[in-house]
Amino acid sequence: MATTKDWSIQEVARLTGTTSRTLRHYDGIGLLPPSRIASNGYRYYDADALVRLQRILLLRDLGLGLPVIADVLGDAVTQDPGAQVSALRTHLDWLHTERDRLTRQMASVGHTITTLEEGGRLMADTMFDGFDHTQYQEEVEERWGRDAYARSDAWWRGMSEEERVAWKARTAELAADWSAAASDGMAPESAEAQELARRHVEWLSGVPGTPGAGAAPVKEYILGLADMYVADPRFARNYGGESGATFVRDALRIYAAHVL
Amino acid sequence: MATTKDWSIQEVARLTGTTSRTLRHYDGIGLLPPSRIASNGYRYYDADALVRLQRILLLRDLGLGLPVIADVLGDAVTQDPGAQVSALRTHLDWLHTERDRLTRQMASVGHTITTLEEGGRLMADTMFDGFDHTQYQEEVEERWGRDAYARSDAWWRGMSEEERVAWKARTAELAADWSAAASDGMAPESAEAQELARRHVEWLSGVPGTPGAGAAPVKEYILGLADMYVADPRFARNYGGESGATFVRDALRIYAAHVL
DNA sequence: CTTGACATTGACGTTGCGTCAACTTCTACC
DNA sequence: GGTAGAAGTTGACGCAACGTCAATGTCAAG
Repeated sequence: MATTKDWSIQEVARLTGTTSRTLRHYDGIGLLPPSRIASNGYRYYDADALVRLQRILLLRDLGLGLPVIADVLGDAVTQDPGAQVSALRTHLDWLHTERDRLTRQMASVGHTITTLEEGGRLMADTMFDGFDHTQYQEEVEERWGRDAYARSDAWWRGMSEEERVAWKARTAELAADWSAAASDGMAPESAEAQELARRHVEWLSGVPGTPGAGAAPVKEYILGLADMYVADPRFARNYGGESGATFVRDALRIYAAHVL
Repeated sequence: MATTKDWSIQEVARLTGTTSRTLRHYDGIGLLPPSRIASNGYRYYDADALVRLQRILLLRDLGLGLPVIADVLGDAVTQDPGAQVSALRTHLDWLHTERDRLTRQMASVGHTITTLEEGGRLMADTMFDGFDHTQYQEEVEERWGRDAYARSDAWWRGMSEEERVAWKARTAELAADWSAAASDGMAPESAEAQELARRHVEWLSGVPGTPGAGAAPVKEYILGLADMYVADPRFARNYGGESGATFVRDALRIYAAHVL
């Protein structure tokens, strides 16, 4: 007597706005088995299956993963309402962190865009360089005057290809030595670290546009850079991440205090 | 004379905070080929490669995909700064829409949580149902009094399993007919659509707790529901998505105006 | 010469299906 | 009853960006 009508896979797909492939997938992973399988292998779904499908689609729209959905929906018998709420709470937390991450990324992208635009064509091949100190154009200009950047850029452009390769290699070598020292657990006040700091200052002095270029760079300049190494991931990555950059900063601070 | 020093894959990995697997992957997809491959097949990277890697990692941190990065970074020769900016702008737009999506999802999840909590245990097996009108507990209670929900819930719980299956099937059948009619492009004022509207009202009258249950449901109740079908995706899905729900709403409006 | 650290190339797993491909079955018309 | 066309079936690959074995070859050091 009960009108146990059921529907073919395509009908269900149209009804719920999904596709037959999705339904077969849900069957494949055991999330939603059809209520009946005809002798020819065709899948048919009854009202109960439709109910379950509605729940699945709702949770999916909320952003939950299929394994989680299978978990909270249970084996069609384990209906625990508390589990649903706690799962949704966990999911809400995850959404929060994800959105925060996107927000931070948007800020970074926006900042990078303005930097690229302000620097314009000049920055084109030095930005992102990771080796050329002109990376920090903004900060340098703010503190040391606008022409400092232009001078260093001219210096870079005046070099031959061979000179540039050599300079890059020297720069990378210095960074590599810093990274190695940091990951070795070396102390910032140790003789080796201080020798690295000396090389670092020497390296900086080789860049025109650097305050005090040719002679000893200005103390405040060094300290400012040291802080930037830690604060800006673009630099930090050069020295083995934030921990490495912190090591560099500490070593440079000690060196500056004693020598400069 | 040029100190063309280079580094092994592991050294580069430690230097830049990635893994050797990543570097091999970048080689595999042609994004960052090593500058030198020894006779034994070992990969070595020079300063230029490190520069390129820095750029890659920076863009990756900004959330760009590897194909996009390969595109804007070019074939190590095609250095177009304008392409970088426009790519970043496109990416920024994408980040915007993504964040908006997450925000909306968070609102939905939050709403669902409070609904589940308020309904508590009672809602457990009717919520998400997609067929039981007690879905719209909140709205129903607001407009028609708190006991309306309790009455319909009691009615549901009083049914035998067999009765429930039959009820669900009948409900699903109605929804299926609506969906089919909508996707057939039927006119809301057509006789067939109006017959569906009649069945719909009849179906609603079978639920105790419905205003005017047993007799003809109240006109405003029907119109309110019709609007909800369109506004709330949980209902819309039952009638073949938003377009289907709109069809249902229009047909019900016409029916209510003429008959009720 | 052996050991241990580090290198190599496959190849599978992840998320949620889309998208062929090859084949069978149902429905309808003549 | 035959046949076309719609609709069903089961594989299996593809995507993004690597992580993670697995099996094996090399290099530096004792």
